[in-house]
Amino acid sequence: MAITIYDVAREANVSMATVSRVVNGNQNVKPATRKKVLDCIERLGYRPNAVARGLASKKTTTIGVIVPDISKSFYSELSRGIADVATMYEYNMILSNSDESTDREVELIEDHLGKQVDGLIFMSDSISDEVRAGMSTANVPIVLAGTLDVEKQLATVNIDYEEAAYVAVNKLIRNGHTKIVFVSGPFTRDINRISKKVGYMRALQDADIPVDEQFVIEMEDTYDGAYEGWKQIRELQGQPTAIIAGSDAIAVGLLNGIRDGGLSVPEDYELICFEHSILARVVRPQLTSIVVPLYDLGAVSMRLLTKLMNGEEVEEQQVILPFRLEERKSMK
Amino acid sequence: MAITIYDVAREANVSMATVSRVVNGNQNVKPATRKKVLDCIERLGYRPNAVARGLASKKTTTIGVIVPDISKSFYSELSRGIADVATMYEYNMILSNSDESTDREVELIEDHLGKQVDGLIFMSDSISDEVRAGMSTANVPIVLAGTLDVEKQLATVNIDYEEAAYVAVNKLIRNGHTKIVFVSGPFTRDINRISKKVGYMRALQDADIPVDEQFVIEMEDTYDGAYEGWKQIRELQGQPTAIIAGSDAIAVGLLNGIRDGGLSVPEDYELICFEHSILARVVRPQLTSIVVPLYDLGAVSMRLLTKLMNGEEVEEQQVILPFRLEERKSMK
DNA sequence: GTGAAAGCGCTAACAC
DNA sequence: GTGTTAGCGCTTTCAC
Repeated sequence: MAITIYDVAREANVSMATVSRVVNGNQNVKPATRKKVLDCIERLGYRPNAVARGLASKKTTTIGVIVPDISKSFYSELSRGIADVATMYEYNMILSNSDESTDREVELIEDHLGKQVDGLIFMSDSISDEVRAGMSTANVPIVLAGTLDVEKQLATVNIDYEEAAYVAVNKLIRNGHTKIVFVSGPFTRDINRISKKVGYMRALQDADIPVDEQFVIEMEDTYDGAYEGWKQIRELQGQPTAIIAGSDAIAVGLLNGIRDGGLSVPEDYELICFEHSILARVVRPQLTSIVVPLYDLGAVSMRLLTKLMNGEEVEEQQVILPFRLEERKSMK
Repeated sequence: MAITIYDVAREANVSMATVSRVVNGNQNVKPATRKKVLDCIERLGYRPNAVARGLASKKTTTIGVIVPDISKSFYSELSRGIADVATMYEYNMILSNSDESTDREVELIEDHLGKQVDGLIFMSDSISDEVRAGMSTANVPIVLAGTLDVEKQLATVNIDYEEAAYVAVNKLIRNGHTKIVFVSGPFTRDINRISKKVGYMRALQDADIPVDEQFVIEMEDTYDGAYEGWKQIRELQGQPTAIIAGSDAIAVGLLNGIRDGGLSVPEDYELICFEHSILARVVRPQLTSIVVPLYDLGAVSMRLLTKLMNGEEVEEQQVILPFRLEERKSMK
């Protein structure tokens, strides 16, 4: 049996209320008493039971984080940002993987709420109605990190992906390209379908370049998928000369496909992509990319969540972070 | 105020004990009663409070995971393995980053134990005395994942890194090399100092190749560190012709250093490394490597932890998983 | 400045 | 098969 607050109280000849005050830093304790209690705590090796505390106080100082797959660098970077801010505010984090399954997502939300998390950070490709319904039963705040809410009702933290795509495509256009292929991850991901693709099209339209639907190619967002997927681009009519890739995994897959096929970047194709993880830097040529501030996305999401949990007034629930363009060698 | 078991009991005209039985799948409930209770649960939107349950049952179905840095692929892969098995056994996981700081590690252990985790999985470069002391106060099982215990007292799951290094170096030797450089991550990491380095030396000794201490180079375990660190190797006396790298981040850093310096792999240097993450596959030439089964390391650690938590008899607390050698193009 | 006592929402005997 | 009741280890009034 572990040491309880009661054991400490008996040992120190005070009531458990006083021990509780000492443990919680309440000032209404005579210094001498405080010292006596602290000594007993030390001597007995008392460790407050956070579960009991959680039940009594209705706060667990724990937040939930639901992520598609923590082994993907996109989410592990983001999670690190969340974790650091969580630590700063003395929250622990329960982390779960959903694999993008709606059923699993709903289950996990229910599960985390049952564990009485004080708040929830959720990431996914898209918010299904079921998930939305699950969230609506929550009595704690929820923030979407790096995840769009098409209804714009939930708190979110993102960059302006549409603008980023616009900027990237525009850069290709200014380099003289008119035949620009957009290689996207799955359109089941809102960010791909709603933001990046739209930014791509808008950039073309603003430059009076006709949009060729076959130049929009959807594929799995993985290195291997893109390496294989390269064949689709090679066989495209219309001789494209530039590519914007939805992620650096895709970009690197294409790059290796291009080179293993005897062509080269940026001579035969100029290439620009999103993300700029380590992948974009280890390949030659290094990839010119839109840098998505993943860590910050996480950190700001958690910061927003703390405000919401504290009931603070938040002027804007839809936070947009800046992105930047990192120029390397995959464009001339 | 949330719906409690008591509300459901009143609504269904049964006692809270019966509701508890239904919720917990206890068979001693008449089907009709069960249905009635289930209906009320559904209707009221009752969600069991896991905190209250944890306090009453002294089990939280939550484990703690303490990791140096979740944003490093090594740990995020491993954590995914842990998470999947945890899900299988219906545990949640509280995940925290220690950044290898002993103080932080001790704090986190204390913190997790305070949250009443049912078990703990710990990862670090090395187990300090303070951490060992913190662990000794735990009344729940602890497993070290991908982390050595030099005292061999704690439960651990690893591969035989020494043997792996031996195999790798041996492969270089059989290709005719005698001047083999070992580029290691920090020797503050037990696995580097105690296992890999020893395997390297043993392979040389078994082949009657004299060990040249300057051929053992310690550097930061990062791409950028190794890219810079390449200079040290270039300036080495004795003309080494082969390199074994402690990780693929190091290997890729060296590879790019070598190539940006006008030399090439495997012509000027043959190269072999540990890990084989995506990095090893996107570079050209692809890297021949020892594959460390990170996911499995995590999964098996969690499986072991479940056994320990159940009080099951475990024949061997020091689990060794197999590794394999993946032959690609950085060796002839 | 300190103590007594009533919960927090559940589980787990034990009784019937 | 179901109900009663005593905790689990704290926080939090409310007295004193």
